[in-house]
Amino acid sequence: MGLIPTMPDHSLEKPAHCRRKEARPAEIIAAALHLFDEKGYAATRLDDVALRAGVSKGTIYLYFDSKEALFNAVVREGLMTALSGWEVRLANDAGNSSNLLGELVLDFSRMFGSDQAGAVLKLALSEAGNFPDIAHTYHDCVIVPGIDLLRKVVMRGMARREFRSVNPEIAAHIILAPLLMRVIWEHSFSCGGSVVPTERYLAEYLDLILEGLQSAG
Amino acid sequence: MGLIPTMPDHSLEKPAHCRRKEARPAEIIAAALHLFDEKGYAATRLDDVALRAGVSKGTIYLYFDSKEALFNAVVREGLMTALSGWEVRLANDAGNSSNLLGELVLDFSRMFGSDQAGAVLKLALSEAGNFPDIAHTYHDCVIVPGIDLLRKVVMRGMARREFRSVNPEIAAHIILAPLLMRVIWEHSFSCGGSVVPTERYLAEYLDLILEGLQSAG
DNA sequence: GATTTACTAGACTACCTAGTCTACCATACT
DNA sequence: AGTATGGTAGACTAGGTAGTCTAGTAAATC
Repeated sequence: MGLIPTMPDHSLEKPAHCRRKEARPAEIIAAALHLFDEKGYAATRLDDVALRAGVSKGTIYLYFDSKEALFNAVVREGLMTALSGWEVRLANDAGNSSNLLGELVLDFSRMFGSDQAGAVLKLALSEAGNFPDIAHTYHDCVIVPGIDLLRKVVMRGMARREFRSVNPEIAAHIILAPLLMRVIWEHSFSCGGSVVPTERYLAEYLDLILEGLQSAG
Repeated sequence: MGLIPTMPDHSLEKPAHCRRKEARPAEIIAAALHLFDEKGYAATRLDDVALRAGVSKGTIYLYFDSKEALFNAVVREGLMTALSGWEVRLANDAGNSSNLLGELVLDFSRMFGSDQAGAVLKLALSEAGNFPDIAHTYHDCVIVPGIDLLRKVVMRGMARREFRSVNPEIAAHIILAPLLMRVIWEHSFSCGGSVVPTERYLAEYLDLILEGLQSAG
């Protein structure tokens, strides 16, 4: 057990024994995410996760130490830093701030529109009481950078006199809220069908926000 | 058992045997709400609810048939219809729509600021997957009327040329979102202390929204 | 093609919690 | 004060799930 395999030999780059299914952990995480999102952490049975992932419960423990470890993996997987490109863009882009804000909002929407990021948001909020560390991490890695980006765009707009004078921090919160709320919505009351389509919602939303921000003129 | 007590006699208004502690059910519900909110339905132990309510587990079953029945009671208790007065007010009030919207928003904020309504909102959202009926009820009894009220104020403002032309339904959603989001926030990431105080938040928020809605001029 | 070995499945255990049951207690009426 | 009666507590049971263990399986090398 754990001994050196007989003659590793010419194994320069290829390990002698490579795992057959590299995809397994990701599949398990995806299944877990779906169920955690739907039923919550405590109400999700590992057997069901296994079933949905097409493996058996024992296999889960091959890759994850415990249910909690799996949960951690699920959330950390979903902590996308996909918006990192925006920092440089903000520094270089010469276009007008309304468009910039519009595109940023669209990017947020796309990001949270993906099943994963949306589900993780709902999870982080729902389970914050039971997993304060995770809530903290999520807050620091997703919410804070998101707010930051929005605030910077607002400040840029103010500096260029494209936006009137508002409190950028609060404005950022208020701009973000409808986006997050919509995501939470879809992960809670999703069954109801009479939802306004995303595109129209975003357009109206941007219109409302921008008219509020733009300098009169 | 269940027989008529010996000689009800002069019991005209006072029942012969009144329960000593009318307050118990409410105390249990309050304790349950707190824990459900904090830990979620599945992770909340009835023993803990009993402990917090200052009773023992057996007593809970005196008043509620099951954990789920208790959960139902908790949510239904929190389905406040406190905003019913607004319908008449909307019909009669002659004041300007911006102020009206401001007061309505303030009322929402006060309502959700009470521990109970805020916790129930979070509960309804978090547990929607496990209790679709409750989610539905909450949606129909709280969200829909709330959106309706907002939409009516927006439409009133548009009719009176105080607001520019927007989609009232979507506007209502967008107006409501930051309010709800803030509530959810406080019930999830509440530990962090650097939150903007409610009053300033509301003021900035109203300013932003109203500037977006008001006709130029 | 045989052998080794990483990997998988599903039965098994230990623990935890919803819900029950019975002996006990405090109040209200006489 | 005594008694009847509804209310209370905490041990108990049953059921279900996280986590373990062992026998089996399919890939990789020789």
